[in-house]
Amino acid sequence: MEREDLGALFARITRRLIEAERPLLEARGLSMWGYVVLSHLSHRPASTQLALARAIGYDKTRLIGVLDDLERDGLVTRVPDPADRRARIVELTPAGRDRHRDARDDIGAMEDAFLGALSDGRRAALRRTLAQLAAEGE
Amino acid sequence: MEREDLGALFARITRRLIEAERPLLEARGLSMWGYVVLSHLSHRPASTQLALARAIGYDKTRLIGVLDDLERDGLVTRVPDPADRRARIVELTPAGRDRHRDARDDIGAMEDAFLGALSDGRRAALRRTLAQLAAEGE
DNA sequence: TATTGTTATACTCTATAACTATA
DNA sequence: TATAGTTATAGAGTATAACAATA
Repeated sequence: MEREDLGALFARITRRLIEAERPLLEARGLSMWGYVVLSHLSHRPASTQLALARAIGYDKTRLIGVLDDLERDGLVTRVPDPADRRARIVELTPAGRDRHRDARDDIGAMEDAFLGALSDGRRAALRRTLAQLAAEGE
Repeated sequence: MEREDLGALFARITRRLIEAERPLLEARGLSMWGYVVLSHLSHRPASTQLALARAIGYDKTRLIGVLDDLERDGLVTRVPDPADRRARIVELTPAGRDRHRDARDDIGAMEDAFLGALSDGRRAALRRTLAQLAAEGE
């Protein structure tokens, strides 16, 4: 039996998901990485830029432009850490929290449609397995 | 309950798989897309360049460099189609078939390790679900 | 001397258009 | 007029090094 590469399967599905997300985020005025930043801050309220970059697996120099955009749009604030004046603490504003919730809801609805053909049991099994595989790498 | 984005989960796992594949392919002298081309030709023996590009979801202009490399290394041949002299038919050479088999075996072993913690039942369920999700988009 | 945030530069990938030879 | 393969060019994304401020 011909077993298809796991990597090819994952890559194809990831590409489809990203393509489906892009217009939803664009309609909310968010870039992909901007959304990732808001998501991370939504359940871990404040973080230095370096810690944030490491947590989301992104480069610290590229994160700067993303934060510039988010700050300009009033979705996050950067305030100097009193304990270490080199560091700047990134925090969600109320507007940032709202924007993230709206985008997340849009994406959640898209994901439900994406998984359309799967039973509830298979959806749950998939999420469990994915969470386990994603967690192992840390 | 906080449900993590499906897209983020898939993207993280895909990145890990690709990072694990890269050194294996490099050791076999193959690029990622070179391997994808060999894989496709291994179960669909011959194809025009345009059909190949569409089948693997890649751009026809970028495919050219990939085929140049594979041809230079003696892994594929490009012969003009007698029925349509604009088109060139891409075919695996015996060396190409061997190279693909070796790389595929390396990758298969890596994937088994990657899925290490999962039971046989959960592996099978995952593959079934992934195949279904990947197929829907076509 | 090392670290945080930043800027600058070079490099790689990707997208697009244009060209040739056939149809 | 359209299509298969190719080439060239411009743009986006990425990696790296260097800098100022602070530890």
